[in-house]
Amino acid sequence: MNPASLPSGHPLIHKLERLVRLSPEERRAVEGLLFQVRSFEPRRDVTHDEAPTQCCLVLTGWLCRYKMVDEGRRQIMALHLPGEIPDQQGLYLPTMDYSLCTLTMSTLAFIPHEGLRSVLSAYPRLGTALWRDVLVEGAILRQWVIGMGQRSAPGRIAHLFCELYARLEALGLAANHRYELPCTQYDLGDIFGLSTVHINRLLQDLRSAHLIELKGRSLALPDWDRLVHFAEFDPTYLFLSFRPAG
Amino acid sequence: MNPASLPSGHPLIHKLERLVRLSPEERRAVEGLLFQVRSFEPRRDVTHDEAPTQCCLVLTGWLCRYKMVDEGRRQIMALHLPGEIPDQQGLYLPTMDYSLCTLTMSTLAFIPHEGLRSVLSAYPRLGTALWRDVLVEGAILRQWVIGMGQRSAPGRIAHLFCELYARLEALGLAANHRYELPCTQYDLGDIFGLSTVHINRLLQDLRSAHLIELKGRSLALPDWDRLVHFAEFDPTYLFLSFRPAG
DNA sequence: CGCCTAGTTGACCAGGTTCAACAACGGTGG
DNA sequence: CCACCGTTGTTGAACCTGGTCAACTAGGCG
Repeated sequence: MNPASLPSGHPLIHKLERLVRLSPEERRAVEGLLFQVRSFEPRRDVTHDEAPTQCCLVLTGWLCRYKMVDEGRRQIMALHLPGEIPDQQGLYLPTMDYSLCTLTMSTLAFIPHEGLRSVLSAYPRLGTALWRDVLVEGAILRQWVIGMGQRSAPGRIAHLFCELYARLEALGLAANHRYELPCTQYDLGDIFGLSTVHINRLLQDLRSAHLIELKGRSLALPDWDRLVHFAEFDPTYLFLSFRPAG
Repeated sequence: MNPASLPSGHPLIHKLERLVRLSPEERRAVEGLLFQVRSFEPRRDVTHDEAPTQCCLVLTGWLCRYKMVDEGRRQIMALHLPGEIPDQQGLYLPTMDYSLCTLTMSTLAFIPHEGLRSVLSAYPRLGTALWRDVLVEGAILRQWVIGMGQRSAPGRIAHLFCELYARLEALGLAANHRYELPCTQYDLGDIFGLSTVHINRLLQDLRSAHLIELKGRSLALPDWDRLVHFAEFDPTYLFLSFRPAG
């Protein structure tokens, strides 16, 4: 998708409107924020200075947050979909302790910290909205930990597939229990801390149990209820239906 | 420790003062917040309603945040030390997706959401300070994920022991590379997703490598540098030395 | 003393890794 | 159009980490 086809207005408005009802004054303040839209090829690092000076808002595409350890080992800690701000941490902490990488072609809006910080402190309700985002991200991360600690490997994969479907559906980016999964088996290995060989065999098991259909990048979940049950997936932690009053 | 021996004034003041410089006005607002101090025996659940109406601030003792899965399996997702607010999520999300349990005798201050929310929206700087806490907690959780995904089991344990020492030392609760670790081997198993049998053998390995001395509840780290190197521990993610200007 | 909890040990088994080879696919250049 | 190449996915076999079960030990406490 190219930037020209994106909705007009400040991209942050669209995000915030899903979280709170904006007053005209708040809206004007956000509209006044600088931003710059840039496109990225798949599998490109979204480079950061040591001390970042802007936030990035995902407009289209998937990003992953990862950290390299030792030589060559990579742990992916989050998958970021449109509407998320993967580096929000930089607004209030001095350094980033991880890297960002695109999985697909992506368009990102970069918003300088300075302006954003002053709007957020002038309109605390907006800060609250973004705060909620960070809390949900934490909840997703905790599920990740629960999966790594307690779930069987196939259960973990199934759980992630459920989670991603729920998040995409809430964004209007997936329907009918199918979506494009831009991860390679290597990526999945780096998400779960498993080898690609094992991922491959696990996917085959899930396929032959008719819990998933995965061909190339296209994933279908033909028996959603059974998959949800198998994964013990309970979407409460995603707080998708939450719309605050006011 | 009994509540009478705690420092006087509103307990939240002490926490915030470590994070930001409070104006007299801000200080007065926080002093005006209601709170109630309660003591808990070790290994007691700090019960929550489905929809919590207050936050809990740890004054003394250790808490853990956990979630039960299946029958009997427990995953611990965080250890909380004095000064932390384990259920801050409840301030801005409608339900808690985990439970809290004391590890030691603890004293907790409960602060009603309503008052806290209004103080935070009137003084956004205070909200920013607490926000930063949530971000650090997220960074700790990400390290947890990195450990589970990429580190060897002994490396994971060593990393946790380093992290806890760094956090305790920053609070003035540990020195000389030793501290009281209130976790049983069962607890450690539930932290790392390993069986107690395996934890036991790993601790023995660490002991015989002279990386740790652990007897009863008392843990010493006799060769800190070697342990740090072994664990690949880099405390940056804890943001311990960060003191904002103003 | 007896009981309970926490820690320790051994034997066996399952899940996951590693290494190595190969297959399928898409893109590129001749 | 085909040959070539790199990336991704697939398979087999040997090996190792960590789980399970079961028994036993060491302390703490009434």
